[in-house]
This record gives sequence, C-alpha cells and structure tokens, in this order.
Amino acid sequence: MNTAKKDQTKHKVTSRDVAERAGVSRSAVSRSFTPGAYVSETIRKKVHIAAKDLGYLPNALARSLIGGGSSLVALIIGPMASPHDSLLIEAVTCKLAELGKRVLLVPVPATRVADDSLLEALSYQVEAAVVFAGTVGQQAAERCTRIGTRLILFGRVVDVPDTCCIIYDNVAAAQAAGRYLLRSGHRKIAYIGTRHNAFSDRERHAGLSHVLHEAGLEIHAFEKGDYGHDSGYQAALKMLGSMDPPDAIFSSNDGMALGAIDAARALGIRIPNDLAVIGIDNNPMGDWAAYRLTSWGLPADDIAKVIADEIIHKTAPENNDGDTDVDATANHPRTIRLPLTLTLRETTRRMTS
Amino acid sequence: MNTAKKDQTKHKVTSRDVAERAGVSRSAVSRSFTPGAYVSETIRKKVHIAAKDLGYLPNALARSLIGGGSSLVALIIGPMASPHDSLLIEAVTCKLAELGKRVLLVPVPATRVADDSLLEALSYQVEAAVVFAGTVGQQAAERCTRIGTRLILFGRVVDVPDTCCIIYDNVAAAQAAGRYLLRSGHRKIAYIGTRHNAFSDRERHAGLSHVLHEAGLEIHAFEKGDYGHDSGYQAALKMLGSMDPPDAIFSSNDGMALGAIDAARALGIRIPNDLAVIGIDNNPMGDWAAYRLTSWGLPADDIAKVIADEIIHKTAPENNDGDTDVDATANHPRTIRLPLTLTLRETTRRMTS
DNA sequence: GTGAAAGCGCTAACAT
DNA sequence: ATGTTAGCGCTTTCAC
Repeated sequence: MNTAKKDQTKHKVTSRDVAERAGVSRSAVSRSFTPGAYVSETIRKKVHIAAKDLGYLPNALARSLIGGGSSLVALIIGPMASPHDSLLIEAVTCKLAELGKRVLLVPVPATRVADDSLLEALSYQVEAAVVFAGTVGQQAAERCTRIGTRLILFGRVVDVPDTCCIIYDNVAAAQAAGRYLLRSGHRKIAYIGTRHNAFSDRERHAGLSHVLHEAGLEIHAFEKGDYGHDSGYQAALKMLGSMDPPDAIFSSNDGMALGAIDAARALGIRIPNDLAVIGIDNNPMGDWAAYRLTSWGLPADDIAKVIADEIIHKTAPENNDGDTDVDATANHPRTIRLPLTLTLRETTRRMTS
Repeated sequence: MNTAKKDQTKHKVTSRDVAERAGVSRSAVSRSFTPGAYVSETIRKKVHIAAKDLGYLPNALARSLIGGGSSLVALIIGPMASPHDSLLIEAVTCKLAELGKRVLLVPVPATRVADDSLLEALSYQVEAAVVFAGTVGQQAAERCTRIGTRLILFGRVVDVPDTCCIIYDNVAAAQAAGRYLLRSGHRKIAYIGTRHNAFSDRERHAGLSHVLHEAGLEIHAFEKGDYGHDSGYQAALKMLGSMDPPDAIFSSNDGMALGAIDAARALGIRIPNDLAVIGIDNNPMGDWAAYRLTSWGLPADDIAKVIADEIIHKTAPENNDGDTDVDATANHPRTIRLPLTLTLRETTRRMTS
C-alpha cells in the first residue's frame, strides 16, 4: 500500500517525484545530479536511491531550456555517395560523444540547399552545426552567427564572419598529384570531377590544370560523375574508349577512382602500365587487394578531431588564461585547409626519373 | 531610433519579442506558428512579418516540454564496418525527416553495450529508439516501454513486451543459399561469420548448417570476421590455403564476401568455376564490375520504410476506429522477419541440374 | 547545506 | 478570434 510504489506504473517520473520520495526539495534533487554542487553526501545518496527506485532520468530538454546549453550539434548530411562520408560522420559522432555532445542528424533535401535543414537544426537549439552537404546561403549563415551557433562548413566555403570552413588543401593535393604523374612520364592526364559543381571539385580541377599548364599541357579529358563508383566507371569508359585515351586519371574521389579501375579492366587496359589512377580521400576501400589505389587523403579521425576542436573552441566558456587566447574570436582562422598526404599503392608506377 | 531594430543585434529572440513587435499576445504568436489554429489571417500575417524581421524561430525544445512530443528518434549505432549500415541509417534518417521526425545519433561505446546510449537518448525524450548496434539488456528495454518510448531493435532480439525486433529472415535466406549451392553441385561449403556472436550471424550459421545436414553434409569450414573487407580476405585466405579447400563460400555479409573474392584472386582461384561466393545485404558494392557478387538482401529504402512504419504506428495517436485496432499493443508483432531476395550475379555458376 | 520562488520559451485551458 | 493564466521539468538566485 506504499503510495510511492504506485508511481512505478506509468506516468513520466519527474524531479518532483524523486524529491517527494527522498523527502527533500526539488532543488536538492537538481543539485544531486549536478557534478559540482553544494549537497551533503547524505542527501545526494538518498536522492540517488530514490531516483534509481523510480527510474528517474533528468530531462535534458528541460535542462537545456534553462540555459546550460543543449549539448546538441547538428550534422547536415546528404546522400552518402562516398563511403568516406559515412566514415567521417561516424568519426565525428564518436568524437563529439566523448566531449559530451549529442548529434542531431539532419538530411539535406534533394534541392541540395542546406538552409532549411540548418533552420530546422537551429530550432533545436544546437550549439553548432556542421555542414557536410548542400550549399548554405549568406542569410542562413549569418543567422547562425547572430544567435551564437557555431557554423562549420566542411568541403565548402561561405564568406561569413565567424563561420569556419574546413576543406582539404585541394589545390596543393591536385598539384602534387599532377606533378607526380608528370614526373612518372604521363602526358595525357585526365580528370574525373563531379556534376555538382562543388567547391572542392573546382579547386582540384584548377590545381591540376595549373600544374599541367606549367608543363605546357592541358587536362587531357574531363568527365563528371556523382562520386559514386558507377559514375567513375562510366566516365572512364568514355575516356578510355576515345580515339586518344588518357594514360593517367586523377579522380576527385576514391569511389570514382575505383570505378575507373574497373572500367580499365573491362577494356583490357593494364594498371599501372597503360594507365595510372589516383584518387582522393584515401578511403579504406582503396587498400583492398583488388584495387590498391594510390590516393591523397587524411584519416577520418584526424578530420573529426579538427572539427570537434572547432566546435569546442567556441562552445566552451572562454578560458581566461589571458595570454594568447584573448579575443580568440577575431583572429580565429576563417578557413582551415587540411593538408593531404599521399598513400602510394599500386595504381601508379614508380617514377621514371 | 526604432527600439525594435535594437534587438537585431544579439539576444535570443523569443515569442515575446515577436508578440511585442507585432502588437499581439504571445499566444497569438504561438497560434500563428501552429498549422490548424484559430487565428485571423490579419494577425498571422502581422506575426509572420515581425518574426521574419526579428529572425524568430520557435524553440523546438521548449515546445517539446509542453507535451507535443519531441519529434526526436534516436539511432543507436556502432562502428559502420559495413557500408550497408551507413546506407541504412541514411535511408532511415531521410524517411523520418519526411515524417517530421528528427534523428539523434548515438554511438555505442566499445563495450558494445547499448544500454547507456539508450538512457542517454531517453534523457532527450526521444519518441523512439532504433538500435543498430550493441546489446540491450532487459532492464533498459523495459524502461523504454515504461515511459512509452518505442524501442526497435534491428538485427538483434530481446524478448520484452512492446519491443519490436526487426531482423532479416536469416534462416530462410541461409537455407536457400545453401540449397542453391548444393543444387549447383557444390559439396564443400564454407561459412564466414563474425566474432561478435551476433544474433543474426548465429541464425545464418544455423540455417546453412541445417540444410547441409539434410544433404548429409556439414559446414566445410568456418571462420569469423568483423564484417570488414579485410577480415573476409583473411578468412578466405585461411580456408582456401588449407589442404582441403571449400568450393563455395557463404559470407555473413557482402563486405567480407568481397574480401573473399579478392583472396581467391590472390590465390589464382577462379570464380565461379573453382569457387562460388554468396553474400548477404546485396550492397551496391556487390554490383561493381570487379565483383558482381551474388547476394541475398533487401533494399535499404524498404528496410527504412518498415522501421519508420513501426515508429509511427506507435507514436501516432491511437486511431479509435474501435474495431481491429483495439489493444493494438498486445497483438502488435513482436518480431518482424524481413524476407530477403536473391540477386544472382556472377560469383555463382548456373545450376547444373 | 537547504528550501522557496522565479523563470527558461512555449502552449493549452480558460475567459472574454 | 484574442488575451490572460497556468504550468511543462528543470535550475538558480536568494534567503535561511
């Protein structure tokens, strides 16, 4: 006939219930669940027992309402054409979990405009939003900075104060890839980009183009895919079947590079003897025995770390050590270019010179 | 000198601000943002203008607090060893977005126990939780049902009332795969499972074992991997390098099957002549020209639809038509077995008989 | 150290 | 149709 037992049945158990059962005030309950608060061990223990009995769980939503922050971070994602994307969001999710942040996953609609997804996220009071897909307009971006939500763009750039853009150092990587192929004796270097007119893609194209120009050459052939294996396959098929096929293909991502390799095989073209292939991302797939793709990339965990740092840096209360960090906001880098490293495998031949 | 303009600068803009600027009450603002509410067009328009001016966005967290539900669904995920996982969570995320639900992504720690992740999610008042990774204990599961949070397990089973388990029809698929290989003349059929002692995996193993027994055979060889390509590669290498290698390999997922194919190639074993390979998931990768893997599976979108239906079904207000649906809770299917279909490609040869 | 009271932003009765 | 009031679950001054 214990009245406390009755509550066990249905209704949502709140801090009031716990307070009642423990014979303390709601504040006491609150404090008992707040790490560094003034509560006697006696009460804290009583409360925790009552809480366990009742199956009490603090309501994170109500807690956020007060002002402690939602601990939510939005990840704005598109269709994960490349497996690399999923690796990345996984890495970021784990990293953020370690830091006590929760991830809100928001897909970008087919229109490929992320603005609405962003607002959606903002209405959930996310402390930061990381955009992996779609384009974001000035307005939406400014809105984020206005309400103090950290906005981080990955692989895309918008010039809005306080917005952080993280991108591969595409130009450098493309140039290095081009030079490498050049020195290996290739002269007919083709490029597989994407139809989405992505920022990163343009940079890669430009980088390759530039270094070829220096050598008095041009991009030998140019096709566009969608980052998927099959589109790389089709693109390569077209190039390799032409009257004047390339002797090297630089692909804007690994997925399409793998497709290109398969296309070459289908055509009986030998890799790397007749055709060299280089990708970007250094996806684990590239290491498979069937492909052994040479690729430029950066481990997903490293990227995740950069992103997480960027979120925390602005989310965390300003650490007033008072030295270098003063006004960190202002001189915080607007654009971070991640240097890529080359993983040499077997789709490129050793340099001749 | 317009005082309203001043607010443009910093502070979080609330419904009160909008109300003030539009010269109406906060309820009016609330109503203006609630689809089927009693507001005059005049006011609704005024409010929306003021809102746009101020950059107002309703606070979804505060809204949830009231009782409308958080619209949040948790996805409990582990390391996405198989690309199929990421395809699935993407499909589910999109499907839920269509239905007005938001996704909270919660990783399972290395311990592979999902209970804490689940509680984590519950504290965010998720309306449902879909578990893709890790094990969930009775207690945690019961807690979900107690507070009315729909719990859905994918690929794993817990016998708790009101908990829905969605799994492939593993036994049927494994048996069909076994029979297919048998009829194709194979007698030395090996199995690549996983070390995680996963529920689905055990079912597949049992199904294959059973059908082989019927034919007076046993599983010819058994190795365990981790769903990754490389583990399949290693497993197959071991099997194929033995004194008495298998003439067919049934793999618990496509990723490892691909690895097995690569291993066979490395060893100069011809597929499908000397070795047949069958996978599970029917991952897009299986369709790549370099593999053309025969596989049992179900499109990610179809799976997502089942999951979403399961969430909505219980989330939606009970439709009191008063006929079949009475006490829908009780006769709601506890376990849903998804039938898999066979996609025949080129890693299996046509049947001899 | 602890409780009472106020309030986060919003919505759902209840009046008008 | 609109404004007023109360309250969702929590935290946080502010007294004691």
